[in-house]
Amino acid sequence: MKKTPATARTVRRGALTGQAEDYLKAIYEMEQGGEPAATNAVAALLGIAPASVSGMLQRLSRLGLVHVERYRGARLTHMGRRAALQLIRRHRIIESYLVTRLGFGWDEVDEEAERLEHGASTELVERMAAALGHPTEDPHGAPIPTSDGVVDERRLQSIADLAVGQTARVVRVSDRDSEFLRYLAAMGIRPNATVKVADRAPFDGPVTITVRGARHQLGVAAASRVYVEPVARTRRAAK
Amino acid sequence: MKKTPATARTVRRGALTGQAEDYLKAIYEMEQGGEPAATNAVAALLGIAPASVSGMLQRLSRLGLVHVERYRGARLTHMGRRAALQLIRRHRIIESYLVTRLGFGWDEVDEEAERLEHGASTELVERMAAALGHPTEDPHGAPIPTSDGVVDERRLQSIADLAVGQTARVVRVSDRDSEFLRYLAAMGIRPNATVKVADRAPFDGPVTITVRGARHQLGVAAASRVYVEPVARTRRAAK
DNA sequence: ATCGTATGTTAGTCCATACTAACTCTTAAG
DNA sequence: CTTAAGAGTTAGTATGGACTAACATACGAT
Ligand SMILES: [Mn+2]
Ligand SMILES: [Mn+2]
Ligand SMILES: [Mn+2]
Ligand SMILES: [Mn+2]
Repeated sequence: MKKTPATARTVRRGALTGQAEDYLKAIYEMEQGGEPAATNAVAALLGIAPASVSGMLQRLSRLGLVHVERYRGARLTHMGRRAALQLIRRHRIIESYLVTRLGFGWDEVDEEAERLEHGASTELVERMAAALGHPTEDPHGAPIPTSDGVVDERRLQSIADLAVGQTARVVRVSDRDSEFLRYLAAMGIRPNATVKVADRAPFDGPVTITVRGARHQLGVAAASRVYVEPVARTRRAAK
Repeated sequence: MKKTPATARTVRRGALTGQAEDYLKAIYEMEQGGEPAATNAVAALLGIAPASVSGMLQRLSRLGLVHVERYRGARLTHMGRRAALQLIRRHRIIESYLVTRLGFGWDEVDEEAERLEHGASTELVERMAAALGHPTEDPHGAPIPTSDGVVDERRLQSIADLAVGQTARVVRVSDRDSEFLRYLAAMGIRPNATVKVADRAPFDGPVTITVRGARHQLGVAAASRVYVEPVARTRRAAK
């Protein structure tokens, strides 16, 4: 007897404004921690007033893209998640294309992709992906969702989570702040680089790391934005 | 004593919405005939109601981008023309890039460029242009304005203007209707193709042309959308 | 010179999206 | 338990941009 109501499975591409799309993406990102996306957090991420977020959440809810629990936060619906993942796919493929084919620096592409992601057709994005050999990660190490919305969502540790003496492979870095990316690049921190924690000051103090033989001090804010995968210190020689 | 009022010379990029930019482009195009852009013509071109155009013209006028003569039409100001030409440059470079580097057909790119032109940064467009060797014409034969707004604005004849027996080189074709472009492609009509008028029915009837040895009948609507440069029929053998 | 039609504008409405100010919940400290 | 701070919402306003309906103008045909 329990009949599924006749709800649409997908939002028609183009039915959403660029603004609405960016909200969905922000909510998707905030939700990764398990908790629903908090109004103020979304507002801070998008640089708008909390009241504006309340308004948009109502609109997105009316469209069936989010579930809003009053005073609690928002979660994407199935449909909302699909739309968010499609947008994220567009964003990351565009970033990859700009870096690989047009010589942009990894610190310049987020901003550009942030605008192009709304105007680029699926056709264009798929052609870019094909031209690059269907990459699975963007220039910052972020996984690219497949066209049917599958993405590796495993939680990663950051350098701030490592113990002294641990060695780790950099998997991914936060890409929002281009100055931060230039700072990382100057130290050789990029996806696949190997970092070793040499020291940690107490009370959440700076972390001393070794990258390519050089030592660097990273503040907690920076360290927690570099995501890594600890490397088991094997004693056997390679192979 | 006549001091030039302190008017801005350029619109700050990003100060204009995509909508406003499209209006400027439409006005630029309509103005090419010498007459100011008529409200209804702009409305028809953009597919919106005339009343909406009246409204936008007032906004653009307030921004110093057009001169509006009530009940007469609109002309771009210096600043408006600059903005329009920059947009057109972006549009045409994007079209060229999509065709040359991503394998799009010439019938698919106008629509895509129509959206991307608003989000693409100058940096991106210049990188695309550089990657293509700074093309001077888009895939439809339209001239690409330089980054400082210089463009070849000479008026062209169309096939509908040719006399029987005349031979001409196709310079440019109208690119708005993708079905029309496929129709042309099927006949081999593209920039640089040679066409010869074999016959013309009276009273604005269809034109019979020869392209690559094959005869085709073109209605006036089609013939007047293919722009050509008559070729002087030289009798001497080539070189 | 008049007038009707095509062209254009104004008035009024709507929606998306932002803002500020003022109010209401929730929750952690005491 | 109470309560105040912080988080979130509502109300009211603004702007861009679109629409329809109603009104105004220009101009070619008579
Ligand atoms: Mn965006
Ligand atoms: Mn990225
Ligand atoms: Mn456009
Ligand atoms: Mn074109």
